[in-house]
Amino acid sequence: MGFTRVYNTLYAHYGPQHWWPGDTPFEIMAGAVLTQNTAWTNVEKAIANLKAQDHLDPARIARASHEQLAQWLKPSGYFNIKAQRLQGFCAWYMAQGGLKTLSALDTHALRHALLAVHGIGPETADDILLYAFHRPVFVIDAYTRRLFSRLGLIKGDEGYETLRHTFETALGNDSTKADTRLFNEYHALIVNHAKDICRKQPLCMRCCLADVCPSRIVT
DNA sequence: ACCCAGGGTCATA
DNA sequence: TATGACCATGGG
Repeated sequence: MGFTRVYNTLYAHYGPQHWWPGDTPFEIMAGAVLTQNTAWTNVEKAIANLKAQDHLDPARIARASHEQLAQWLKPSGYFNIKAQRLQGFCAWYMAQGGLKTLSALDTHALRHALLAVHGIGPETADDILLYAFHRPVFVIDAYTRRLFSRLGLIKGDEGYETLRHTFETALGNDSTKADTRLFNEYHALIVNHAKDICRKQPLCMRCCLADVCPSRIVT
């Protein structure tokens, strides 16, 4: 199976990634919202601001003023939108009863609940499910579409749920803990790989996936 | 001076 | 269903 071979190749080349960058489940959730269409280096600055203000906390974010929060989030871009989304998420998070209550939900129910929050789409929800709640869901992002369509393993314009199902059934057996570990590493490896390679040159012979790619186009 | 980055929502046809 | 506009900063 091609999907497994790509994983083995990436893992052999980069090793374990120990993702998500973030110390607590809530930091991971906040990071997932802030990194929407945004470079992670910018998100780090915003999270550093929240930490410096002792505000990396759902209750405190929920009751901060929009202007204040937007100012702290400024480096992450879209700061007005993200202040709104993060605050809305925190309000929901508190209303639900926090981490403990949410952890009691099964994966399907939790995913459905996350998607109902304004500003949480499929990828952000799956980031949170996989990296904050350790649930076996495969995250589909722009890197995944680009890489695997160029490897010839997918078309690239499939719907999100279609692709998620494709990866999960190709890689997972029965939604076990082992799947969570695999999906966790795999998504991290894809992102790492995307950063590592040259974006401007579509033909990259030095890439670690050069042998896997039939057309040798691996960016 | 461009181009892009670990998306999502909303308006239109 | 399927495009397009919009959000906005920082690094290459």
